[in-house]
Amino acid sequence: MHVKQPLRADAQRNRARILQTARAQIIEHGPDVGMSEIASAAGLAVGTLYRHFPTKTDLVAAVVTEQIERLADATEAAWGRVETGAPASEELYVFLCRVVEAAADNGALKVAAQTLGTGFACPPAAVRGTAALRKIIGAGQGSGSIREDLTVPDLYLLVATGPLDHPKQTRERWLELIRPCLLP
Amino acid sequence: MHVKQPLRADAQRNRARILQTARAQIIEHGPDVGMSEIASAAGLAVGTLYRHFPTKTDLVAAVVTEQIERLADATEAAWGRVETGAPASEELYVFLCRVVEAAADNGALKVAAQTLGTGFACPPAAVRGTAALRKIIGAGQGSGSIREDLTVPDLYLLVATGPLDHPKQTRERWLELIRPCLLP
Amino acid sequence: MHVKQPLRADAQRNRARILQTARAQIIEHGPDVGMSEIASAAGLAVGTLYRHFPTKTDLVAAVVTEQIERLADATEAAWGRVETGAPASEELYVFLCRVVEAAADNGALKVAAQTLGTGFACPPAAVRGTAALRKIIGAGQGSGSIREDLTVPDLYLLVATGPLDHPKQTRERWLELIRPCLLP
Amino acid sequence: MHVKQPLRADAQRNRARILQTARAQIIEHGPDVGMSEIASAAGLAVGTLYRHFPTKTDLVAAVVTEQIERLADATEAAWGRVETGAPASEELYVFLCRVVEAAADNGALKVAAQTLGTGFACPPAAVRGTAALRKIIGAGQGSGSIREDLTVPDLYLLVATGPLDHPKQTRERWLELIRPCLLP
DNA sequence: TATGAATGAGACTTCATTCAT
DNA sequence: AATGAATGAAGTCTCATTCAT
Repeated sequence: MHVKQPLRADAQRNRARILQTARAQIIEHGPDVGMSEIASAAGLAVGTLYRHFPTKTDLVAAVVTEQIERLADATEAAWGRVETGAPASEELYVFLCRVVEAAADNGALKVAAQTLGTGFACPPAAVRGTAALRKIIGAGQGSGSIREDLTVPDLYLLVATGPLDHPKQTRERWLELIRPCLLP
Repeated sequence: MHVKQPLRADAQRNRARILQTARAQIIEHGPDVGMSEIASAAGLAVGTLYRHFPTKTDLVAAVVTEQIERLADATEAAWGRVETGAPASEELYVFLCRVVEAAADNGALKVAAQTLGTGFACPPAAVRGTAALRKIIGAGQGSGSIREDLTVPDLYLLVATGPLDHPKQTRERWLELIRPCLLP
Repeated sequence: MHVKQPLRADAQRNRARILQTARAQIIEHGPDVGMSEIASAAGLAVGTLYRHFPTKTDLVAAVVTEQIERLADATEAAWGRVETGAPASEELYVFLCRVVEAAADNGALKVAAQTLGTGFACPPAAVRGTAALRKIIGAGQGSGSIREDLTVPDLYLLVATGPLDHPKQTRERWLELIRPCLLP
Repeated sequence: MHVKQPLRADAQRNRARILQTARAQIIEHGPDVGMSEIASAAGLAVGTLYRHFPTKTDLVAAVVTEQIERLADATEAAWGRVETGAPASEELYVFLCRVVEAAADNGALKVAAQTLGTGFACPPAAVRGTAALRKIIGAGQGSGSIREDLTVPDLYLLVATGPLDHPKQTRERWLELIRPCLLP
């Protein structure tokens, strides 16, 4: 049997570099960017990518996970504001807006957002965000400012179905349209 | 000038067969099926596909257009019911539900639905549907049962952003969530 | 056994129309123009082309033959002028210039010119031209103004190797360069 | 910036094999051979060809360039002989003869010769040859044995318009015909 | 362990020619 | 005799993945 060994130092460095470069490339060109593109942008060879990530899918998944972490950060910050008195309903809506806007210009976040709606990536990257979101929703429901039956997966679903590929004007109209979904 | 000549009988048969096969293939495998796939499924050679549709894009567009026609039919039927006393708000929602459900199992309709959201494919396939939809919305607004600022493009946007690739349970929840968007 | 029957009237008309259209198309787009292009430009179907010309090659050959006839006309005219006192050497050179210039803008004539050099199309289209050319050359040699060993095939060879696809300036330089080939 | 790294040993072998095979195939079948033809003749997959040459055009260009280098070698050799006393006029003519003869049996050299006439492929493969040629012509003009206004592009034009596709007898006659073009 | 060259199936499209109508 | 729809081989190029070095 094998205990999971800590990666060798240079291997760790490489993994980090791959992830960082892949993120940048996917943000810019979307998840259809070629593996060689990513490799050479990272100053590595494709073989090295494949050593760390057996499949392109795995690499993309890792990048997406990162983005979900970032979302978690944003959510926790929002919850922090709610705890300090900000209105939950407002924070929730603003969160939705920000994610949609950000994802529109960010191919990696776009995939992340869409993945969230799947319920797939929950453990463990989304756990923190989910918890924070649950608290915000709970607070809003407690104060009667958020729809009674709204759940965290509901919100993820809304994020995932946002018109991320449509022009700004369309995105804004969608956010306007969707607003009542959150309210009681 | 060129009067559109009626196609030869066998060519008509083949064109129909191509369209029908392409529809089936696109429904099942999405619009990325290969032309050869479609050709051999239709018992024809690729060249024949290209005789009828100069480009893969054109073939897909034809299939998508068919689907938009079907949508238009459904919409006009709904308007017919509203005219005979059915509640507009209800018909509108049911329409949304049906489209989402149908598109979920139908790669061709899926593309059609998403195309509608673009505003691109309007003429002439979507005109009928748009007109009917406008009447339904107008009726509902007249009777105060539909959100005052709702427009046809709004509805198309909702359709286009429906969770078409998600499991049935998710789709149903989304429809439930979205309901208040239509109401006053 | 079969005596070669005269073509039916409409078949003759069709053959003429095909030839005329093919000529126009080949002049404009070169001999790589598609059969369907020619067919539809002639208001006929490809099948009809193939009835008259078993092969694309045959059709092109027919067009080329026509052009060779035109060349023959030009040559006989030149000989006419020589007979009436024009200097043979000059007429010969001018003939060369004209053919090169004309062929540069005329895909059909271009092929014709190149074919001439082959010795292939001699009978019967080129016979007239060849005779006239022989007389011009003979006259020039008689008066000592044309290279003693120059023959008709030589001239065809020069025509065939003209820089027909090069820019005007290049063609003119080539004509200048080649001039001494004709002189004693 | 990118320093041109030495290719890996096996890649170098393959690149050489591709070039060699492509040359052979182009010599035999002309530049219209399929990439797959070349690939399988080289015992490789098409992808490998495309790794070394991003485009078919690039591969053909590489082969053609090789041929131009060979021409340059021949020209420099000729100039060497002129420097050691050989008559420039003779060397120039022999050069022309050799190129025409060689190109007639060599589809790759044929394209090379025709490319030269375009003035397109000058740098850097043709530079050497051009310089040597200029010296030969200059020498001949100095001694009064070569036409006063003859230039290097003129010679390339003659090479490019040689009857490369005609039978040997024709080519020889053409060379005979053309001889006076070089003389004063 | 890293490299990056090689793989090879598969995508779209064209066009001379055939043959059922 | 004419039509024009159908054929299908051939062509160029891409890219996730494998494996010899």
